[in-house]
Amino acid sequence: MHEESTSRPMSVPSSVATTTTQPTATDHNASELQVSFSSSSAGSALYSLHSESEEAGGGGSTMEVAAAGSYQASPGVSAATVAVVTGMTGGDLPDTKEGIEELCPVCGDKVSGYHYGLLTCESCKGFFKRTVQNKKVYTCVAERSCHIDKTQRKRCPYCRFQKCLDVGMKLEAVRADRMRGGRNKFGPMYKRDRARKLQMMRQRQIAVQTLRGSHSLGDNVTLSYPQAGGAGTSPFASLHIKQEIQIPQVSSLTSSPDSSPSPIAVALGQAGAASIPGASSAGQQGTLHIIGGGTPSTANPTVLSSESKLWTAASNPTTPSPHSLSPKTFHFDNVLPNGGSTPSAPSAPNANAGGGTGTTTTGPSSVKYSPIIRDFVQTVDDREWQKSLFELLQNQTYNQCEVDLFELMCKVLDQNLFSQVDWARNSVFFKDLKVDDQMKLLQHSWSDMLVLDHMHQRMHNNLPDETTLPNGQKFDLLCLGLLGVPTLADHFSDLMAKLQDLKFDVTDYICVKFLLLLNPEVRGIMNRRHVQEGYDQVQQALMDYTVNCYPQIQDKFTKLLLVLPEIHHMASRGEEHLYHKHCNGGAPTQTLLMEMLHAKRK
DNA sequence: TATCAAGGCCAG
DNA sequence: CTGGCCTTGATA
Repeated sequence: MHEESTSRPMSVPSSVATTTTQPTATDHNASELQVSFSSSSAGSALYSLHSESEEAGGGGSTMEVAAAGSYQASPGVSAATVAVVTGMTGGDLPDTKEGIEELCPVCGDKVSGYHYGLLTCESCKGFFKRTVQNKKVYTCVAERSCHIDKTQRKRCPYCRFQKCLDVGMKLEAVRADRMRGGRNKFGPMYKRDRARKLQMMRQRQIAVQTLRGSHSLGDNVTLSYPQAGGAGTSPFASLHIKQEIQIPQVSSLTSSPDSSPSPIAVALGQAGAASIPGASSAGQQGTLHIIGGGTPSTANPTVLSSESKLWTAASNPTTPSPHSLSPKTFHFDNVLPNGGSTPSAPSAPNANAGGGTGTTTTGPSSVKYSPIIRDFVQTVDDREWQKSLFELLQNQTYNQCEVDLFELMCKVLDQNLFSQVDWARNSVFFKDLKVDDQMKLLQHSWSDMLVLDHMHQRMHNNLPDETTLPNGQKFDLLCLGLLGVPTLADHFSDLMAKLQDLKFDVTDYICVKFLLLLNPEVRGIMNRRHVQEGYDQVQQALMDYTVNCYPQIQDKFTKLLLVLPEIHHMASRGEEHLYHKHCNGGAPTQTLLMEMLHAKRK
């Protein structure tokens, strides 16, 4: 394991210096949009975006544009400036330069580029690097809520670092091996972020011009001004969902809300808000913690790594049937930094995580899969799912003594939702649809799919009921499947048992997921025929599969179909619950999750 | 080959 | 310890 390189410990912090451990880093990928930085004498960073991808504009379809105030350009940037800078028609200032003024979300200083996950200034980059590399642990002499700005950032490193994490700087981007140069896995995320910013600038430009009565843009641009009703209703409403669908694709991992702050969050951060909502620092107390400290006894003191095996190790090999919902704990221990063993499910038909009755998870080997089934199964990427869950839980609790578990749950759900969207928009049938149709389908099925996914993780990957977070808190993983409604546990359990009896396998899972997604009954679908075709094909494929592979299970196909409404019922109750929580201010705002909840109620 | 994000260096 | 500037090196 990467026990930290031995190279130069650098100066040992004099004051505070306990040790924390941190994850390793990885490499890969790069961005395509070029951003060249030139710092103007005025003291503000100017980015020139040579946009090579025009898709950001989301061409043509009706857009809902936020009313002023949602995306705040930096103070000092007038609407006129924005209109100019965003570049008229896509192209055309002599150098195709489009400027975006950005401030460091941590301290408000000028940004020098993407660092550890987002645009930050040079000093916060350096500070973050030193902190993580040298495993610093700071303490706050005040209330752990010190204001961090350019002039005061040196005062409280504890709060500064906390803010770094809060705004989304990535621990994993600091390389354990200190290798220089190259690219890392965040490259695509940066690209995506740039595209998103660009898109927002354009939308803002459209808004500005339209508001001024400029008719030069033509097209069917509609402005809508959502009511401010409801706590934290995002003025972006479906815009954000739409963006998720439209923005150039990268891996699902990098699409998590935490990998890339939502446009809303970014905008708020720039507007000078103290911090990003949802990343509460309130209620946290106690002293600093050490990552990995949650598992004091188990084996070696380990370094957290995103390559960790997750729950597979925690499950008892003789685990009873997966649906037994036995209280297990999966720890953030065991680590294999550079690709040691990977988590269970390789996403293929044998994605059976061992353990229990799962042996039949994939159907008999002798059977040939129809091409469509094979393609489906290939879209299952449990490793990504596990990895991002792991990273999110780790990041959210790094250096935190106590976190709000409901809030954390929402964040995890939100992240799952992002990967859901990512998965969907790359999948057959769905990807051929217009964005508006895609949105409708997703809005209708997201919660069902979340529930289904959770069942899949439990059944095929031995996801346990709960886990111990790096800060020692117990996190109830089951609540993810229940969408936060504890009273649904029995229902959930029953459903799991039913599926278990049906020898529900990974192939069944992915087919059912498609059936949930490609629901031709959803109202307002333009291209219903295509959806129906997809649905029918999946249904046919599933039927063939169950008949061929599970002849011994009577009516497996029909019984599977009967499970769908049950899942939907559960999911609806979950939505209700989350919505109410949200309305009462109990859930993080500005999330895709909340947008979805609102979208359905419009 | 140019880019650009990551690590390194070192004056203050 | 901080932060501005420099070096590196995988990628597009």
